[in-house]
Amino acid sequence: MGPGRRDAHLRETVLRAAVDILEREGAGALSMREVARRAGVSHQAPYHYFSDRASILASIAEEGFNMLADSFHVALTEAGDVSEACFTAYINMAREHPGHFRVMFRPEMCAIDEYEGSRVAGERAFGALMQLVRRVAPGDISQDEAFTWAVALWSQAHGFATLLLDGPLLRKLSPGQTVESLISGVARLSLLDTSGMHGRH
Amino acid sequence: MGPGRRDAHLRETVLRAAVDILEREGAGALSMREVARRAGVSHQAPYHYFSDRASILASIAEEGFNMLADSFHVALTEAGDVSEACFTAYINMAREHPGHFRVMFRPEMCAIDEYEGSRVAGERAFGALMQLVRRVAPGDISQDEAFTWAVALWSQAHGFATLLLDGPLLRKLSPGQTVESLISGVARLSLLDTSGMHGRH
DNA sequence: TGTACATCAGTGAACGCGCGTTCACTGATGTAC
DNA sequence: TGTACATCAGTGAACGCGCGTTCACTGATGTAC
Repeated sequence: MGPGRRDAHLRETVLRAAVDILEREGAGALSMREVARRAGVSHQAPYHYFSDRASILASIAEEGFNMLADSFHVALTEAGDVSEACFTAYINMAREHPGHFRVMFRPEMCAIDEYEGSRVAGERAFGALMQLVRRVAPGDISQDEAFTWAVALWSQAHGFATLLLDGPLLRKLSPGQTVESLISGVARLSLLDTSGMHGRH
Repeated sequence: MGPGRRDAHLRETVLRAAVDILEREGAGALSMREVARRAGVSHQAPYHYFSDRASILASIAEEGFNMLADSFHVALTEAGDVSEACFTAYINMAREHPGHFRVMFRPEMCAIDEYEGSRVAGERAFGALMQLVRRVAPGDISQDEAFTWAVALWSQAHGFATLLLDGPLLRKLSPGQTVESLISGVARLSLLDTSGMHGRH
């Protein structure tokens, strides 16, 4: 590969290399030079597409939020319990794309809000969650109540996904238990009891 | 301060400096040299107490798990809803000691299990959670069911605490809503419906 | 159609910085005799 | 009680490394005339 204008998908190659680093070694190992090394280019090449490390991470977060929003929209159209489908979608997203998932929720890695793309994608995913709440909850709740409701659902899925990825759960599994059985068990327990919702206010 | 044997609480000073860095700048800014600088000693001094960065973080995680276990034990003796008390204890711990909290659940920061002290403290905190489950749940559930139950409770509190610390929630609060009102709202929604527990299996 | 110039997508050498780590040293305290 | 030695808790200079960043350069492509 010589210099000059080429296929110009180096941007994509850099992003794949960065995700690979995030999944294998973690964010600490992700530097502009390391990313360039894995992409097979000079250490200066990535600067043509990304001003710094944070903007690479922001692009990955954007991808992640869009994947999550897409999964939510699919879950919303499915038959059966939509809130369980969304819970499962969230957990699957975290397990299948751990590199993306971590970047999405770690402000010290990259300030998502400072990048138009990742901020908008994040709002898109949260919008899908609010749609779910409006679907599941009684129609006459206030905006603040719907928000609280959404946060509760989000917390459940997010906490479980985080604990699953970061490891403390897996080490505590008894020999007979599989990850899948734990996931479905928690999914069943975690669903809010919508019938009792008003009684709790 | 000259050389020689002194009060020998440099270990403590180093830990306080490290927590201070974690809370202000985050883990990325925590190096052995930075910690020494803040503690007001030579860059070699901390090595007398900590072999490396990871062992400082493990000590902080140990402190954190012990604080959490202590809070749980207090919550368990309180009158009223013990599971709500534990949820609140978890959130308070995270808000009051964000530096400790983050270290406790980030394997890429420090492998907790490789340090006797932090591993034991972590098990102590989880033990308190299992005690809570045994108190709240019907007496005839299996060990695996109790574990699933504990993970569900843990996920709720952990997810909310994480989202609260890492920021995405606060930016979405409507002007009229306070953090405290959101916390109590979610706490109420997140409590599992113990009466329906068996019906869900 | 040819020429001249701008731009784009890189390369590769060089720099200063903070880091972890090694090493020789210092001076106060504890201990054996 | 005095002396000799070990240990403990540091200091401070020196090193090599990977990093971000600056800079001069290269060669293919696009565009004006």
